[in-house]
Amino acid sequence: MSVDTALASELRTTVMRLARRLRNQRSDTSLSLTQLATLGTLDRHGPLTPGELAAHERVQPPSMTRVVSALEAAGLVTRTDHPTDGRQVLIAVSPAGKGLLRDDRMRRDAWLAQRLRALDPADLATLRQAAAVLDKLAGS
Amino acid sequence: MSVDTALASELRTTVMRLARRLRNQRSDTSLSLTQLATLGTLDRHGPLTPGELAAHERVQPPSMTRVVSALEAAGLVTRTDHPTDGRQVLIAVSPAGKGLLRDDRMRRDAWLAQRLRALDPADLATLRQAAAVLDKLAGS
DNA sequence: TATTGTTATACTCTATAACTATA
DNA sequence: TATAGTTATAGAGTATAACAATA
Repeated sequence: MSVDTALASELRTTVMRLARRLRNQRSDTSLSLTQLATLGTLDRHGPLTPGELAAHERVQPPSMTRVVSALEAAGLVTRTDHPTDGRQVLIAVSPAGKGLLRDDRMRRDAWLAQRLRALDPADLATLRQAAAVLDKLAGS
Repeated sequence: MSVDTALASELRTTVMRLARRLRNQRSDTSLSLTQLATLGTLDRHGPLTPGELAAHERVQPPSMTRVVSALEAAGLVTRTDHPTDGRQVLIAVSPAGKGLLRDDRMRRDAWLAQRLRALDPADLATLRQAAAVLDKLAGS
């Protein structure tokens, strides 16, 4: 087994375990993971059509119809007609949606920040360097 | 925002993204995530009863009954009577189940190892140090 | 009577197929 | 005729409630 493979194995186990812990810190359990992810995508990309959202979340259009309906009923997104194409609609995050996302992120970051405080300065420095490398690893 | 909170936010995003990529490298799509996780738990802990498995996977007993039935039908686990308590049964990973888990891990590690090869030596050194720190972060 | 596991049934989420409205 | 979105319907997966067997 090459050195890279050993490192890959260790990283994989650790990253998956950490991700599971982070996921369980979800603040609002009334939203499904897909609904939460859709809300986050809208927040990052700005208004999108249901079709674009479905492609982004790797979900079929009818499923996205239901996700958007649920988010709209909860007042977390708004729906407006497309300016030039009457077939399309644009979905955008409402102020309430932004608030929910902010609460959710704060809660998860707080959990992680608390655990970071238990580390010594050398470990923290290592993590600061590693964050950029991990980003390369995950990207594209 | 304290320095720790900024780092927490960056790490959270990166770790979740990497985890999503790793999860999608799942080799056998015929098994659900719960089924795969249950198989992994049995492999790590040794034989367990359905009740213990349900508690471990945070699933209700009837759901675990179905998971175990599916795994048994696929030949991935075996079911034996408990030696002293006639109510209980013990579920264990079969050789075929161990093979599937090995294939699955190899595939995911291979994907990650391939991406690791694209990094320069300094980045690799950083990751090697960070792996241990991330482990502390995820642990317990 | 308490506990372990299973069966019966219902709900949520997502999928495919068919339909409506607009380009 | 093609495209965007929705409605109709079906299939996983998991939950609660009721049941059977054993301690």
